Parts: sequence; C-alpha cells; structure tokens
Amino acid sequence: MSVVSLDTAGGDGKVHDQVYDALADALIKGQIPPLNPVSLRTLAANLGVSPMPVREAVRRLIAEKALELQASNKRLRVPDLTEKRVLQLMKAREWVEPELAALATPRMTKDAIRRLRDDDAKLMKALSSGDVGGYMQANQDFHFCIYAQADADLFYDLARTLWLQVGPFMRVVFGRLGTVQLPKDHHQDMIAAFESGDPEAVRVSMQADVREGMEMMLDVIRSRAEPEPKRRRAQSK
Amino acid sequence: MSVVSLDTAGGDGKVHDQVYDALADALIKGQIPPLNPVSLRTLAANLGVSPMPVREAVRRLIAEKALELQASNKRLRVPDLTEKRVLQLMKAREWVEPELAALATPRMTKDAIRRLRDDDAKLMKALSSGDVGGYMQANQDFHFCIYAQADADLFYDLARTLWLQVGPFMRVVFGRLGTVQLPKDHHQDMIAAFESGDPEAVRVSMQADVREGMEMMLDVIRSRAEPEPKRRRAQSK
DNA sequence: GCGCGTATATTGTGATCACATCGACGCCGC
DNA sequence: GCGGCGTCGATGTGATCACAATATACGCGC
Repeated sequence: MSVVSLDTAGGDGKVHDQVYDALADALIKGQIPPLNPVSLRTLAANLGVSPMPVREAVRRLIAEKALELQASNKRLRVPDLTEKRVLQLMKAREWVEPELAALATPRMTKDAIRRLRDDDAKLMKALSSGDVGGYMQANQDFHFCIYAQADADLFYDLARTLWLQVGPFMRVVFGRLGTVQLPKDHHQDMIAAFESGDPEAVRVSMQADVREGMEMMLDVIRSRAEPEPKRRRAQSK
Repeated sequence: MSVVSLDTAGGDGKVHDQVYDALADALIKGQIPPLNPVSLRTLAANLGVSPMPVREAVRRLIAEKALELQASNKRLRVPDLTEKRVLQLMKAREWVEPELAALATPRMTKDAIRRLRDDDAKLMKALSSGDVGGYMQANQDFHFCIYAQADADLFYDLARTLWLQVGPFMRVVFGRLGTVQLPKDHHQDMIAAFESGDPEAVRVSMQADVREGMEMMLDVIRSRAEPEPKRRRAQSK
C-alpha cells in the first residue's frame, strides 16, 4: 500500500487533478522522503489509473519543483535540498508568509480564529504525544487557514509551492531531532495579534515562526554535510 | 504562420521542452494577447509535432499561471489580468527582482556590465524608433542578464514565472500608450550602482524600475474598467 | 428575416501502443 | 571466487485512437 491514494469523492474532478492533489498532499506532509524514486507506471498502478493522468500531475509537480527529473538518469524522484536552496526557500517564505498573514489580519473572522485555536491545540497534543504526522498536519492547517483568509490567490499558491518543496524535508528534520525540542512556536502571539487586529505584530510573529523552523532545517542540512565520512557497506535495515 | 516556432537546433532536447520554450518565449514577449484562445491540436499542427508534447508543455504553463483552463468552458486561453492580480504581481516583482539584483551585485563581471550597456542601447534605439517588439526583447535581456548573475535559481525561476504572467499584458499597455511616453527607466542608475558595487543602490533602482512599469500597467487596467460601456457590433478588423 | 434546434466540428481527457535508453540481474569465462 | 558482458525489465517519451462535452454552423419553421 502506497502513501498516496485518490479522494474517491464523486467522480466530478478531472482525474489528473485528483492525482495531483494526492501526490501534493503526500509531499507536503513529508510522506515521501527526499531522493525517493517515483515512477509513472508504479504510481498509476497504485492509484488504479492509467499512466496518462499521472504524467500530467507529475509534469505540474516538476514545474513547481516538488519533483525532479534527473537529466542523465532520466529517473523521476523527490529533489534533495542543498544549503543554497534552503536559504532561498527561507528568504522566500520569510517574505510571502508574513505578507499573507498581514493581508489576512483585517479579514480574520471569529470563526477562523476559533479554528486557529483548535489547530494549535491539536498541534500541542500531537507534539506531546510525539505524533510527527499529526504535528505536521496541524501546523499546515494552522498556517493555511490564515493564508486562505488573505484573499491573495497568487501569494497563496506561492506559499503552497514553497511548502511543497520543504515538506519532504520536514520529516527528515523530525527524524533527526524528534518532536521533543521543537520550537516554542509563535502561534499564541500570532493569535493574540490577530485578535487585536495588528498586522505588523502578526507579521513579526509569522516571520519568527517561519525563520526558526527553517533555521532548524538549515542546521540539519549543514550537520549532514560531513559527518558521514565513508560508511562503506554499512547500509541500514 | 503562427507566432510560435520550434528551435530546430539539434534534436537533443526533449520535444515538450522545446514546445515549452517556444510558448514561453511567445508569451513573455507579449506575442499572444490575453484572452487569446489556444488549442492543443492547433499548436501541435503549427509546430509540426503530435498533440502529446504540447499537452505537457501546456500543463506546465498552466501550473505557472501563464495559461488557464476555463472551468466551465474547458477551453484553453491566455489569462486576463484583474487589478487585484496586477497588485499581487507588482508586490511580488518588487520583492524578488530587487533581491535578485542585490544578490547579483558582487558577482557582476565586466563582461556582464558590458552586455547591460549593450542591451540598454538597443532598448533606447527601439524606443526611439517605436519598435515595441525590440523594446520588450531588449528590456527582457537587460533584466535577465542581471538575474542570471545572482546564482539563485529559485528566485530566477520565480522572476521568470512573473514575467510570463505580465508579458501578454505589456503589449496591451504599449498598444494603449505607445512607446512614446514610456518611462525614464532606471537602467543608467542601476549600471552605475553595479559598477560601484553598491547592492542597496542597485536594489532601489530596480525597485523603482519595476514599480513604475507595473504602475503603468495598473493604470491601463483601471482605465479599461468602465470606459467601454456597450460598444455593440463594433468589432474591429 | 429572424429565432431556435439539430448536426457537425473541435476541444480537452484518458487509454493503449511503440520505441529508445538505462539499470539490474545473472551467466559465462577466467 | 570474481570480474566483465549480455540479456531482460523498467523507465520516460511520443504517437495514435477513442470518447464525452461543448462551441459553432447550418437549416428548418415561423
């Protein structure tokens, strides 16, 4: 059984869109590790469709850099992240996501804020029980609940694209660090800033939240640069 | 004869990439007006390939929002720009492009700066002779010569995506305003800032350049909102 | 002459087939 | 036992076919 599966909700949407959603969801949740090879036919078989719609979904994900097609190899896989790349992703996230949050501030409804509290509660619970998947899900829900309020589709999609690229690596980060010493996240401050309707306070909270998360990832990237010198014939499993 | 054509340079590259490049080039140069419908089979016929690689290229361009697939209509076309969308594009461009320019500053070679002067000269010439196509080409060359030096592929691609979206509309802008009262562009200031190696000066010049161009586009968008009340049976051509 | 319904053509979508290329496995010879 | 080499399988890519849905054009009836 693969980590990807179709919605199977009413056959209305185009198949390649369902395939895209399934893959994007798996990627953004970190269910597909970096460097993991993916093949059209295998995916198609797992999803019970022909390779055709998978090709279109994959083409779209390649355009968003959520997948890559090795030039020499011509094999399809989840891209690895270099330090240079992470730095760019960090800068980009530090720009769009505070921007989205600031735009959302005057549009935040009582209901949305309630959902925010709810997501944050789920997040804390997952954190204390060591549920990585639950944590990532709750964190994603929290952030995108905000972004959806911003009424800025272009920025929203940009943020989604960025998350698509960092998603696979978040799982790696948690694998190294565990959910124990995670961040004191800034969700509480952010919620308070939303309630007082202060866009600038929201902005700084969001930026701090993004920055700290990405710096954690940066540390992991850097720490894995040298510490595995040779490791001949010492494969795991 | 269509405005799109293949490179026909050695059959090395994948066909769908050539198709993508051809379409992207036509779009970024504004050779395909907004709301212009395109069809897979027509494009395929014009390019002398099967509809298959065209589908992949188009799928990629849809992901980049350079094309859109009308939900109801299910017809493929170049997206129109709303004011809200232009404002987001402006904000995004005002962030990435100065960022790219600042990153490029310490990496600017003598040769690159020479090319910048060359492009700017071509730009001025095209401007005085009213050559819209030449102006857009020279302006594109100028900007992306800078961005290529930044060594920041993620930002570079983001800038490309944004240009892909504004491209079709630039031609519309020129159609309304002509090349006459174009901007005093900030290219000279920018080149000077590059030579003195001042990233902040480069940043402000680039931001001013982008901002003024986009404000021009914004004016056109706003001015076309109401001024054509009915205009029944007054089709051009 | 004009409106409306039908027929035709064209559209995007999905499936299937054909092919060149590359990796992996296994066999043979040393 | 082990290295080189050939075969087989899998991969992405492209072409062609089939199909449902829609826009467009034509013609009939009023």
